[in-house]
Amino acid sequence: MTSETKAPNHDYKDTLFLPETEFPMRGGLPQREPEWLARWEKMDLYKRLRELSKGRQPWVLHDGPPYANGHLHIGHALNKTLKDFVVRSRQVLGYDSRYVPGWDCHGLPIEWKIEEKYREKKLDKSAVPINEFRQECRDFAAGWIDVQREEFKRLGVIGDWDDPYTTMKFSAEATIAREFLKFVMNGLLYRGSKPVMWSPVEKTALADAEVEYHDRVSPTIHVRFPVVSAPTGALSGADVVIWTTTPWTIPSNRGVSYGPEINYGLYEVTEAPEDNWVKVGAKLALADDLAEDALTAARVGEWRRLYDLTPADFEGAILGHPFRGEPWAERFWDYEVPMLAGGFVTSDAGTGFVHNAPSHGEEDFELFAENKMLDRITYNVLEDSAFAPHVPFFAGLRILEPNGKDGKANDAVLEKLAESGKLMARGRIKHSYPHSWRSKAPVIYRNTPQWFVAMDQAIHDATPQAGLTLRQRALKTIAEDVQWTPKSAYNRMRGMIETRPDWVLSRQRAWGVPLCCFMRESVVEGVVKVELLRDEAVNARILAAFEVEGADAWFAEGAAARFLAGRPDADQWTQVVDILDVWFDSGSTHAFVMEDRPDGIWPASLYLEGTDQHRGWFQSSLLEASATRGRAPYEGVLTHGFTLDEKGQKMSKSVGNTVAPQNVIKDLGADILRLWIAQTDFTEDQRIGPKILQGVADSYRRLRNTLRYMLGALAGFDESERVEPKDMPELERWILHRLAELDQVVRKGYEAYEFQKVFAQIFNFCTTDLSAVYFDIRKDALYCDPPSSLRRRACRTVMDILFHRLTTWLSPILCFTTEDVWLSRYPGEDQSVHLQTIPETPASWLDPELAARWEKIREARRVVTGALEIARREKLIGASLEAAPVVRVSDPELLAALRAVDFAEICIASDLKLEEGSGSPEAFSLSEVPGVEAVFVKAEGGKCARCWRVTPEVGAQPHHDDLCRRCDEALS
RNA sequence: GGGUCGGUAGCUCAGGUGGUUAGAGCACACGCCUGAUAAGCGUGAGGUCGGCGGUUCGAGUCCGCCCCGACCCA
Repeated sequence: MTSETKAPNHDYKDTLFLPETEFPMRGGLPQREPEWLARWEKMDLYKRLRELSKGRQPWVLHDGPPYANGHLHIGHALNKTLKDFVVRSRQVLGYDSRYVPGWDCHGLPIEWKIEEKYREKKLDKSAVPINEFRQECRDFAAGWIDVQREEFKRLGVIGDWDDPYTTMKFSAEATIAREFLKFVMNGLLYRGSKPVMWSPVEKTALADAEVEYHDRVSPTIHVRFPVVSAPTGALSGADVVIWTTTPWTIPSNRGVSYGPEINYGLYEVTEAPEDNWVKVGAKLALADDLAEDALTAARVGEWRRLYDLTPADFEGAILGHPFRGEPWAERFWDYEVPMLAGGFVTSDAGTGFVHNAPSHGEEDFELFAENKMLDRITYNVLEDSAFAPHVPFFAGLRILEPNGKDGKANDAVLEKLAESGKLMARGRIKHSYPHSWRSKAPVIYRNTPQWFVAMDQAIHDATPQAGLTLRQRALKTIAEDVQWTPKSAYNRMRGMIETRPDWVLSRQRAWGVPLCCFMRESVVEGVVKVELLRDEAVNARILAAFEVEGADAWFAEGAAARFLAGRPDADQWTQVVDILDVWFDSGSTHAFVMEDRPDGIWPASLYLEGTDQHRGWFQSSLLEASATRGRAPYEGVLTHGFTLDEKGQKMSKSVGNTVAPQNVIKDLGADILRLWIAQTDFTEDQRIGPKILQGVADSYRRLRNTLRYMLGALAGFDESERVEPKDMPELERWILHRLAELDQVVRKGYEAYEFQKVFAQIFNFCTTDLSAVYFDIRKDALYCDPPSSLRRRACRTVMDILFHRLTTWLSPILCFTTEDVWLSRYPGEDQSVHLQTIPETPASWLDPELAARWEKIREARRVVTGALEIARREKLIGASLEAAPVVRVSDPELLAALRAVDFAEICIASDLKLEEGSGSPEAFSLSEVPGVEAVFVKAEGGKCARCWRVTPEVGAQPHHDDLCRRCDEALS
């Protein structure tokens, strides 16, 4: 092809080594990702990795189980993808990084779905044998596990999807039961009671998630509690006034609380209507901020404030119940009503005093628990909200009727309060009030007997933390044994552990693992004592049965007799039929996944969940393991924030600002979703929306094109071309230096879960160093140099090195695209980028001295670029190859550095003159680059038809009169 | 209402222990190239650092209050 033509304007395009690649500019991710998934499935990538990694240091992220109902939302996608980043990055770093996904299967939401089905068919749940019902729940969960498994896999998440863990597997149920029995044996489990949200209409307890708030009009009453005895005497002859919106709780009153920070005074009524409920001369204790409101509401005309009341006046004071001594009251309310300091009391509304019914309010209950007065709990209200038969006068009256309307209880209480002269005022208030989201009827707080785990009782066992209470153990281990990311996660957890109450384990439900123990009640000196059966033989029989039959065994006919077999006192023991809190299930996953499975390690390397799990899984796992094993079941905890919409508001279906991961995958591809996660600071709340995703897709394309160019430049690369770094031009050695630098950033970043930093650094390197500088400069050599050229061979060697670094660095994040890139170069059924680890990077590539010099060279280049830009503006040139500028440099060191390299090539100019000096008024300079100036000069000579450089060489070559010398030789 | 965390260019983010004109990438505008081409290169514009007050010679960086948002709790 060299001889035939010397004609001008000959097209030499065919003689160039242009980039050659099948790798498309656009990813077509939504269509192509499923193909790669099928490929990984076919080659059984996860198992291959396990075999490949045998003997490496194990590193195990323990999966927090999502709940097996409904399709995935963006929160699931964020969580599982972050886990995948962690798992994959540990793998490319050289660990044996295993991942067993799991599901949480028991619990109320599933149970409800099944109940709903029954209601539609007009079936009664209680008419169905419990194990039939449980089977339906089991089937329901299994169905959703299959759906979610496919959705998780579609995100690109790698793991042992063929053998995940579930909390409903028989072996898991057996282990959960085994863990529970440890609490029976170590004495932490006890029976108490606690107020819960209760719907009288449905006769069931409700979880927070099952409650919705609506406005409701409630009666309000001001009630006087006469002082019986007081330590300081300041309250003698006075009444303490309370205010409440639930008159029906007055018969269950057991205390009155005051706020230690609130200012109180004693007020005397000096003028009031003749027929008023409060008479002249009454002395009333009230918060100063609220006294006027309360007295006005009580139609008091005039009053005077006698003196201050302080906490010292209240502490230890005893009041009388408003019904105390009433003739109809049968002495039922003749007990002492203590005054208690309550941190929750405010002076915002009411009187500054709160009446406490520990059976009917959480705060009241906690207050009584703190004061060790839980033996004063009342059981005055029945399931249907009627007063129990033992309550004088009110027995049988209901708070709510079965149709959800108000019952007679409130009015009856008002009437009796008025009769006893203790009612001071009444009114109405419209306020937000909890309702059942099913029946829409109001709910009440009602205490029911429950099983608890004691937080503050010493545990005497064989663990390293023997003798400490559960609370002490948990606080110790989170401080000493666990690495928290971000750091604030520790503070949050500590605060919660310090203040949390005892753990309520029991639920009156059907779908779950039972509290598989036996109890008996006895009355000792009038007090009911509850005793738990502690019999290892019985426990062993229970666990053996669960292992084979699942927890259904507990509910099978004759279960009690079966498990108690051989005990002569078998008939004295009652089988507990409550269901364990599902948090206990998930709190035990470390036992049946990390401990029982051969692919687990204990403690797990990492737990990774949203910040809401401080209250949830992080905590339940911590408490369970601390109580049974004396430490947290994890070495590290990583938390992420929540996903909000583009404006930073929370997503909700009703607002219509949700982003479904399925749609992102369908429209843009899973790698775009993954990239969004990699670009955001996941430790805080993140934002997502169409605009943000578009931005992510844009940066993806930029990166993809850089990778594509690299592939094109590597077409036909042969090992024989390879050049040793010491033989490379400085430009190549500078790239190697940058790679070695980045390698450290990537490795440290992945170790520290800093995906955002890792990706940002790689991305900036690709756009700023590669695309804008290195590739742009080396185009000429790649396209035009002969294959034998050292410059070209060095470039291709660096491209190969880049290929292996960039693909493995990015593979944990862009798991699909990096596979695309890898296979484009290394096709073959057994090939996968995910079988690779990050190649070792020789420390000798680091050359800080050279890097510093190139920092200066690039600054000088910016001055030249600036000068050319002005020439371009003035239409003197278009392409930079039309220029041959003069560059003056005052610093001799820099001048030497520029002379040591091909500075014209670096500036993509056809020629360039370097001179010492500066200060020419006509020259172009930049204030931030002192001592360097450039003068634009148009390149002399003709334009080489092949490489487009402008040089006098053109026209003077032996073979082609339209080529420069280099090109002439290349074609000869 | 309480606890925790956060609010830096249109977007995603950098800005150790307070110190010169607050940075990057993307997006945007304009120009160039047309042998990475639904690409590539260059230049440019764009910010009351949530608001107010304070400490200081000097605050995005420290303190207080407020506003907005999120999670957990009530």
